Amino acid sequence: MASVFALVDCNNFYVSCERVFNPRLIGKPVIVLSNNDGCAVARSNEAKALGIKMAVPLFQIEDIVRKNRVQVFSSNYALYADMSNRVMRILTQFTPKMEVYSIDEAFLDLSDSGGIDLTEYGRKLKQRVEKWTGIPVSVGIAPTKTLAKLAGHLAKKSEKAAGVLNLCRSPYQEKALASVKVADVWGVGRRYAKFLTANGIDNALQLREAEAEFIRKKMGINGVRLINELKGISCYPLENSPPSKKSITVSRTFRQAITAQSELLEAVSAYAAAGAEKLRKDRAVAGVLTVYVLTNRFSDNYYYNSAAFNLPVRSSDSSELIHAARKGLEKIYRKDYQYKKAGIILNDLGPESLVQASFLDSVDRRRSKKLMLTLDEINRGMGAGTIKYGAVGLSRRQRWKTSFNQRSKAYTTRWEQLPEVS
DNA sequence: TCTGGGGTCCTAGGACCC
DNA sequence: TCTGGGGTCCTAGGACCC
Repeated sequence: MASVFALVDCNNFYVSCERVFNPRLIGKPVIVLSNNDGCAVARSNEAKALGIKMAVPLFQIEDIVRKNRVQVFSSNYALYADMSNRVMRILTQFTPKMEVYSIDEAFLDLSDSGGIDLTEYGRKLKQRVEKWTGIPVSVGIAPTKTLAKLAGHLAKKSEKAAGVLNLCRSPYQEKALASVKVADVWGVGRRYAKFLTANGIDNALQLREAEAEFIRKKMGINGVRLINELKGISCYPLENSPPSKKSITVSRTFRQAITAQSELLEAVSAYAAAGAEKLRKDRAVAGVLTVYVLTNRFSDNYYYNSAAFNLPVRSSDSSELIHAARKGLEKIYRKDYQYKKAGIILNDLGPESLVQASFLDSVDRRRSKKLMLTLDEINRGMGAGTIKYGAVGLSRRQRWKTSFNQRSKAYTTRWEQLPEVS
């Protein structure tokens, strides 16, 4: 039985979310920025047409923004997550065999859908999502995930496709592949694109026909899989229930550079507390906490360092993780540097249910668990950040805090549920 | 002056063992 | 100059994704 995948991809997702609640933005150039209003991470088609590239810093495009009255928004993650859930819920009505691939993309497995007209099916799906959520989507249909991504890419660009392209048994498949630059193939990043074009491989068709051993030497086993996927041999099955996470990271770039250890301690305490919250949400515990700091990566005198802290017993207790982060920071802190970013990484994750009781354990696990449950309940009910740890600090104008100066309203949530660290 | 955040996988090389 | 041959495990770094 030949496999069939559909990729459903929300167009310019963050921008589209803003437009749903602010229709006067339709037809105008719009961008959405990363944290601290740093880079453009989503652009409307009009903004792309002005030459605004993905992830370009705002300060480099100020002229374009001013001259063309580009509408600029800070990220509003609470809104985007909510809209994403709405889209995904609609897709599950079509088939339960769905993989949520990212906040704005999902794969559907349509292998056993009988003799239906797949293009027609894709159109129906597109129409329903747009009608019910206001978010425009593109649909690519093909025998492998890589080809489905490629079809989706073309569906967006082609007038004729009108947002839906089916490459299964298509007589145009070779032509389609030839029209896609190798850099736009899923799995080919900047480095590989440079290598491939330097070797005369400029488009997806040429990559498909390339010699596997040559590709393997440079790109490893994934390069070989990539070629097979382009040939229509499926190497990446649908991940129906994604495996549990192997790590959790919480990191932020600071609004302003920091030199004082006391301020860094507040920042990493906040990140550790946020990491602990994520763990509890996943019903998981971590065995290792790594804390890291760095200075401006674009300047000389760059400093980066990290320290790992092994917890005696795997844990998701906020105060324990905060303690580990602070210990780690004290090891790597050096005076007189202008710190721009810090973060914590939680590793060696396991299910909360498997925590072993230990005689050496200095923490009363039952008491800790009860306290964490209460804390999470209050913050869920009354808004994130209602209860915080003292280590995070109390001042309103902390220099490490992320800023969002052009954020839209919380249209879809009851409270102003926009945590400082989320 | 101003440059995001959160993940995964693979590979090479070193440590260590028999 | 010659100076075993494997295996396994771990880690750092590099590449990719959105």
